[in-house]
Amino acid sequence: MAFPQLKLDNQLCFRLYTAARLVTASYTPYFKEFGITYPQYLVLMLLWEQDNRIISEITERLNLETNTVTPLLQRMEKQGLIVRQKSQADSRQRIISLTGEGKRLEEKMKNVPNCLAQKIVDNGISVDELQKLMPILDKFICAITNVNNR
Amino acid sequence: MAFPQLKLDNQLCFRLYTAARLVTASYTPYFKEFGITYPQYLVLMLLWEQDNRIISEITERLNLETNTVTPLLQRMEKQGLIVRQKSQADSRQRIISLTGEGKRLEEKMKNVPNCLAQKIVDNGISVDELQKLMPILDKFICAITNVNNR
DNA sequence: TTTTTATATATCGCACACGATACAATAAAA
DNA sequence: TTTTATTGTATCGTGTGCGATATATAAAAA
Repeated sequence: MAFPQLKLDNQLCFRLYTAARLVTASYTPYFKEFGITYPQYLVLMLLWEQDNRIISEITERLNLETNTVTPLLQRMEKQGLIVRQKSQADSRQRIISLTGEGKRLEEKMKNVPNCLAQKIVDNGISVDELQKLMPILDKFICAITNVNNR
Repeated sequence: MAFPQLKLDNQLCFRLYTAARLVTASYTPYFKEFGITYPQYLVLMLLWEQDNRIISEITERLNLETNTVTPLLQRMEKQGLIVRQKSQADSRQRIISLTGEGKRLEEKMKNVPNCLAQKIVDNGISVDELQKLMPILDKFICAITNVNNR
């Protein structure tokens, strides 16, 4: 092997790419019942935390651009999960609000994260190791964000 | 907050999703020079490791389905990075091989991973912490794979 | 040998991601 | 107050990911 740093197995990035795809896939069967996707679930979580947000709050919290979020919200509105109203104060802004249906999903989905976490632990990784992952990933995300912004 | 497990900040999955997107984004400026994308880079790495592979080897190593990989390879062929030839032995199979152009990229890109790693470390995460991430992610991927396959 | 089953890859449709650009409304400057 | 710059969101084009299905070839069974 000429350049070991070009070997797939040596790369952290490939692990992140794979882990992210697989964990999203493991959520999918739970979402299917409610007809939503993983990014839509992220938006719902934000709105359950606090309703009636403007789009820029959502893009910032999710680290996504408007060219991803706007169509995502349009689909969610069409599905009856949210409404997108122009702001009175500043008509450039859109206020995103949960519908009754969107609100009801919170109660229905409350067990999904713990249920999935339990399954993962049952398949050979300890809670301790999962806990360790979180702060390192936070630091990693922070460092990468700095790299990307200069 | 009714259900803390539904809070974005408490979720490992969201961190993985974000970390994967951001690290791919940090690769992009390097790729732009060569006109490739991150998944295309993954395929190239596999072929630099060993050339003339059948598609199923690629889908297995990348944990992707043929409905992702086939169009990816078709685009790469159109760009002149690889060729897709039918196998003599079993004409269902396609042999994927690097072109001269595809081969030359290895030498040109050999410094990219280390260069990026250095930048990340310079922005506030230690090599030690990066090292710790790899084996835990391996275990995580293994566990999630088991979850998804039953 | 004909039929059935399995394997390897391809196609289709839809939902993201994201670079690039457009547009409308507000804020700031002249 | 008119002009200019900024902000918030939307649109467009391309490349993934992935569920579902199709197709062609090979292997196994009848």
